[in-house]
Formats: sequence, structure tokens, C-alpha cells
Amino acid sequence: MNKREVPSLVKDEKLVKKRRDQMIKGAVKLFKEKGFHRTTTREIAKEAGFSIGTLYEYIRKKEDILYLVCDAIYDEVHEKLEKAIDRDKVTLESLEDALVAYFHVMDEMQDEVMVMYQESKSLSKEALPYVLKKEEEMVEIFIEMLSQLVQEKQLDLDEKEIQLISHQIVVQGQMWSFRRWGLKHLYTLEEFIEKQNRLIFKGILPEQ
Amino acid sequence: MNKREVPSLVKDEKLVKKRRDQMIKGAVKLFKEKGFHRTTTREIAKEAGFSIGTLYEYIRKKEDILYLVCDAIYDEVHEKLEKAIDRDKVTLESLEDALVAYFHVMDEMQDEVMVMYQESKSLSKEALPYVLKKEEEMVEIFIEMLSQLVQEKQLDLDEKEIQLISHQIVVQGQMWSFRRWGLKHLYTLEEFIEKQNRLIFKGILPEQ
Amino acid sequence: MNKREVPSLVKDEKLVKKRRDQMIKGAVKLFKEKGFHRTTTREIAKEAGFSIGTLYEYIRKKEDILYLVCDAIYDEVHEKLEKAIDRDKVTLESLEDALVAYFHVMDEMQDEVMVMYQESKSLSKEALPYVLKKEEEMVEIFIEMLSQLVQEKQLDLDEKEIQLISHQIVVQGQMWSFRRWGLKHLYTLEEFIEKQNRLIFKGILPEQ
Amino acid sequence: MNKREVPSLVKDEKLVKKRRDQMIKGAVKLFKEKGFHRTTTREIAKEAGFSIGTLYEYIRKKEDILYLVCDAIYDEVHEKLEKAIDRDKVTLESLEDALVAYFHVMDEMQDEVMVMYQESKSLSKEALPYVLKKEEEMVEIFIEMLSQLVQEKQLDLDEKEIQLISHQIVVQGQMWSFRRWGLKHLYTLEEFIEKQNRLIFKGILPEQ
DNA sequence: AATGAATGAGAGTTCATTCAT
DNA sequence: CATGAATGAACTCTCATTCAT
Repeated sequence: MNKREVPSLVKDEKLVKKRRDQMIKGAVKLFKEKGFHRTTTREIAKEAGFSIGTLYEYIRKKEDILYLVCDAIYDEVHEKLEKAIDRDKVTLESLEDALVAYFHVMDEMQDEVMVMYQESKSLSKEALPYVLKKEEEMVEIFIEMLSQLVQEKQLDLDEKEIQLISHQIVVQGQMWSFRRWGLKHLYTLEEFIEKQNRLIFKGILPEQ
Repeated sequence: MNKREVPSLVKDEKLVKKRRDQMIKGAVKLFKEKGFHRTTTREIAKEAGFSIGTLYEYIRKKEDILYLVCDAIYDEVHEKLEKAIDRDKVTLESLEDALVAYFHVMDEMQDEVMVMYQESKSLSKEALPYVLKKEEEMVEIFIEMLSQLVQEKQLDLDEKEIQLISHQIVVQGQMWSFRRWGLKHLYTLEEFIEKQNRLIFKGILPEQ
Repeated sequence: MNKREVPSLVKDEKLVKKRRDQMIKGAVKLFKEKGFHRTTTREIAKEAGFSIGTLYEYIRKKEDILYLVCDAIYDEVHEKLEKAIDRDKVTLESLEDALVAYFHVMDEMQDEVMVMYQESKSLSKEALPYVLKKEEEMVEIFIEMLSQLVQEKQLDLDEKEIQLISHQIVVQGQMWSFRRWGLKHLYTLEEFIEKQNRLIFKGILPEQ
Repeated sequence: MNKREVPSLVKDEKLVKKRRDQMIKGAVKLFKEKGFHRTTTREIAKEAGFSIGTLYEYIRKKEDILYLVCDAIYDEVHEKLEKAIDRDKVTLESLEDALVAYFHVMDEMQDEVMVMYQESKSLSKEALPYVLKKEEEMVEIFIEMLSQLVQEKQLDLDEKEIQLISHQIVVQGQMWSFRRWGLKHLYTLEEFIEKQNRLIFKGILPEQ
């Protein structure tokens, strides 16, 4: 369930990866501008640098592109996040590092994040769960960190609180993406991060 | 800028309102199920109980329907919220009441909220600002309340903090809509509200 | 099972009949010339005298046109045949009349018959049985006549013989359509009929 | 006119024959299942065991495959028939043998026969005559046999009758192929042959 | 001689919008 | 005011054919 293979007529896996990367890049750009439904497969092919025929050598249906895009975005977010944090030794400081890293990633990938949020519901009943799964894994990262901190008595939260807060963290990162119009003129990214972190820690640290 | 008139060929304003209400009701139902793009104007007309020809007596383009829908949703949320709170005499208690009211509205209108979030970017460059304006007004409600509380020295927050927190409140309400899959099995609405309120107050109350 | 309704978006049944007749007429002409697969829906619409959009108001899929064509052809053959014969009072003479009528119909509708024979296998699994049923009904007409004659002791054939001969009659009529290249330069229709009838009667009359 | 060369880029004739045989075998199988138009060149190549590129080394256009298939089928029918009969010494008995052989061949090659009948009209104006010629040759076999028998006064038929009956024989063999649905549940092949032969002989033998 | 990735014309189908009734 | 038949631009997807390797 962790991956859903999108079949390709082309056998050479290297090439498949290359072409799909071109495709995804072009698609993200177009989806950002006009959304999934307003973007035509021909435009995607053109933006990717090949013909419509070639496009369909690498996917079966237009929806596959959306799936690949969502998949790629999450993978990238995931990867960047994992790189930034050390899951083995969790401290309050490393939690803060993780938050900083997460907010930075969300800033860098603003457009991609918006695309996913606005278009994922266009995925079919079959593909959607795979994308939601990815999203869940993101929440999971924070759940794990918080759980460890609780175990080590650095925080005092029950299971349900951990989950709620983790969701909240993830959502607050997304907020930076889809509320730029309301936030960007007030805060720089750095200020926003600092403020958010302070609020989050206020929420979780035991009141003394 | 507060309203954008959608022109109608029909002059009788009462009738226009009636037909548009039918239309909006049908459209929301369909948009919930299949999204804006997958819903056809024919389907909307049918669901509304009149013919496609009649539909086009009351709007110019399909997008007008989306605008009317978004407009109606915000109006309803707004109205319910205003009804629940007393903006004249703000206390920490009435802030809490407002939060409770807000979360309840977001719960009742889950589907509508999702529709707006996922489809509003399908609005044209001209219509979008009007919808964003509505959204801003929602944030405004909380900004005002918080500002008053600050003025009355019940809270100690600067202007930017007020805005950030107001955005956060609004987003957290929306979170209940578009994260049901992750939250509903953990919390009842009441528990969720209680938890959220505690966290919000923790965030804003001065540490003693 | 006797009819398979092809759904139409247009409600007015008279209009549906009229438009479909135009459509069928155009389609038969084109199918004759280039076959079902080589004929485009656009060509059919044009030949029928309306736009591609209108075409699709009266059918759901291209295949529906083929079904309507096959259906119409059989109906016409059937009708002409029923008109020519009196099923109540069967004599050897009226059997001969029926044969003459049948061969005439097959001559008049040569092209249509060819279309059906060469294209019916393009029908879907669902539609094909309905067309085969029609064909069977044609065979049935002769089975009934022969059966009556046997009952009245005018002929001496068992059940299986009756069926085989009926099939043979039907096939021989079709032969005139799809073997014109080999037969037309030898026989006029009248000669062909006369010869065929003589052969058929030789085959079924008891040897004296 | 007896053969129409389909040009090949490959010079080695042995190889050409081998590859085309593979191709024909695969194509017949696929055409049986889904018809000429629904079968793609890719599928044919795959079924034949080589790549699409290789396929086009041995033909110029998809239609060539259909021509080769029709050609091959007739060749096979022809060959089997010639093997079964002795054209030099024709008697009423050997005519019967020929009929038996012919019906057997038609039974063995049912699917192939259907393919030819339903797809040959997809051949181009240039290729069709070559295929019809083959068909004519089949009729010719019976014309020759009957003519000899007439010459030897074993039968009394004029030229036109001979031709009609020959056509009829050929058609009746085909009938066994494309009317299985109506005949197979009534007759075994052996019964069918016996019945048909009796009818044919009744038709041609002088009434005593 | 064999491969298979690339191509793009062209097919079927949909659907927002119009307009005569 | 209401209707719904008519329109055709535009979309997704297919597949015969080519050609560099």
C-alpha cells in the first residue's frame, strides 16, 4: 500500500524516471498556474518537452500525472525533513530543529503544497488513500518525536494530545503556504517560525 | 468591493433570489460529491429543479455559480457566528464562547467549508478577491475581539501576534473539516473544542 | 429482450425518431462505403445533417449507431416480409410467394445486408444478442411455414430438417447480397429466384 | 495477378517466410478474438514474438498483415482440399468425397473463415481483388468437377446451373462456420455433411 | 536484422453556452 | 419567464508508423 505503481509502456526504468521527472516538473508548474482541470495533457507534454504521444508512453491516464505529482511532492518534503532531523536522539532542542526544518520546507515548496491541497480530491478512489497515507506519515514524524520526549519525561502529554498537536504542527506549516496573502506582509519566514515555535512550546511545556 | 453583482436577465429580484437559492443548494450538494469541475451545469439545473435554459437566465457563466456558492457559504458562517457572539462586550469568557460557536459552525458546515477550500481557486481573477475578502472578515472578527481584550489589559499581545493568532484560530476550525479522517476517531467535537480552547488560551494568556 | 433501448438526452420521442432516422440513413451510406471503423462520428453527423454535438444528444456511444442500424435493417426486412406473406393460410404456393418476397427484399437491401454481416461483430457483448435474435426471427418465419406444411402433410420433413432448410433459405438470400460479384453477371434477380426456388422445392418435396 | 508481393526490407527470403508465418499465426489468433480493427500492430508483434520495429521490417502497413492472413487462409484451405480430391478422375463418388473434404476443412478452419469474411472488406482497393480471386478459385474447383461430370453425362446441368450450384456449395460450407450458433446444437458435423450432401445431390441429379 | 522510444494526426466524447419557440 | 434542442470548441487518449541506436 505504500506505493502504487503507475504502469509505463517504456521498459527502461532510468528513462521512465527521467521522463516522469520532466513531466512532474512541468505539471507542477502548470497546476500551480491553472489547476489540474484547467491544464491539458498536451500542455503538460509540451512543458515537459515532449509530444503528447510520448506522454502517454509513461502514464495511462491524466490522473496518473496528478498522482505522480502528489507522490513526488510528499517524497521531497519527507526526504528534506528526514535529512534535517535526527530521529534517534530526540531532545527539546532537536524538536525545535525539526519544526524549523519543517517550516522551511513548507516555505520552499509553497506552490507544490497548494497544488496538493487543492487538487488531491481529483484523485480517484483508488489513488487518494496512497496520498493520504503520505500525509499521515508526515504527522507520524512529529508523533514519534513527541512520544519519545514524553517517554523521557521531558514532556507530559497523553496519546491523544500528542496526536492533536502533531496534526496542528503539520497544519500550521501548511498555513504558511495557503495563507501567504494574510501572513507574508506581517511576518518574515524567520519571524513566523519563531512565533509559531514559541506558541507550540507554550502549548506543550508543562506549566510551571 | 463588498459585493460583486452577478447579473441576471430576470428583473424580478424576489424571483432571482429564490432561483439562486435553489441553485446554490443544488450546487453545494453536487460540488461536495464531485467537485466543481466534475459537476455539469445541466446537473446543477436538474438538482435545482429547473431547466438548463432557466439556469442561464440567472447567471452568465458556470463560474458565477461557484461565486454565489462561496458567497453564500461565507454569509452563512458569518451570520451564525455573529448571532452567537456579542461584539460589544468582550470578555475572556465571551471570547471562549465565540470560539465554541465558531468550532460548532465549522462542524455543521464541514462539507461546505471543504468545497470552498478546494474550489475557490477555480474562481477567476476578478471573483477571487471577493471571496478572500470574506475569509478576511472572518479573521477580522477574532482580531477585533482580541484587540479589545488587549485594550482592556486582559491580554498582552502586540498587533502582529493578534493577527497571527486570529489566523491560527480560523485555520484550526478549518482543520476540523479537512482533517476529519485523522481527528474524528480521536476526539468528539466537544473534546476537540475543549482541547483547542485550552491550547489557545495557554498561548495567549500571559505566563504567570 | 426484444428491444434494447438506446437512451437519448432528448425527450421528444417524435424528434428522437426523426433524428435517428436521419442518422441511420447517413450511417448506412457511410458504412457501406467504408465500414464502421473507418467511418467517423463526425462524418455520420455531417451526413445526417447536424452537428457532432447533436449526434451525441441521441446516442451515448458510436456503437449505438451500429446497433440502431442493424436494428433498423432487420425491422425493415421483417416488415417487408410480413407484408408479403400470409402466415395464416400456408400452402406450397404461399411458401413460394414468401421465398420470392424474401429474395426481393434481400436484393433491395443488398448494401444494408452486407453492412450488417460485416460489422455486427463490432457490437459489444451486450448488443450482439439482440441482433442475433432478429436474425433468428427471420429463420423462424420459414420454420413456421414449413412446420405448418408438414402438419398438413404437404411436406414430409422432420424437425431438424425444417430448421436446416430454413437456415439454408436465409443464407441463400444473403448469398445474393455478398456474392453479387460472382452471380450478377450470370443471373438476373428473377432468374436467380426461379432457380433457387426450383432447387429448394426439389430438396423438400418428397421424391415420387 | 495470382500473387501480390508484399515488400519487405529484409532480403533473406527464408527469414521473411519464417517471420511472416509467426506474424500470421499471431494475427489470426488476435483477429479471431477482436477483429482486425481492434487489434493493434503492437499486439500482433508481441503475439508473434518480436518487436514492433521488427514487424515493420517485414511489412509496410498494417493492412499488409490482413492481406497475408487472408492469403494464408485460402492457401491452406486450397491445399487441404486439393490433397483430399483427385481432380483427374471425377465420379459422383469422388464429388461426394470432395464435398466431405470441403466441409471438414471448413469445420477445422471455422475461425479463420470467419476472420476472412468479416475483415476482407478492410482490404484496400488494390488488395481485395487478389483475395476475391482466391475465393473464386475455390468455386472453380467445384465448377470443374461438375463440368467434367456433365461432360461424362453423369449429370445434366447447363453452364449457369453449374456455377450457381458451385457457389451454393461454397456458401453452405461457410454457413457451417458463421451459423454455428444456429446449427451446432442440431447437427454434428457428420450429420450436417450427410444432410447437405443429400440435398445437393437431390438438387443436381436428374429426376427419374 | 532487431529494437523500442518517439511522434502526432485523428478518433470519440463532453459540456458550457445560445437561442428559437 | 421557461424550455430544451442545437452547437462546436476543446479535451483525453490511441495507435500506425518512423528512425536512431
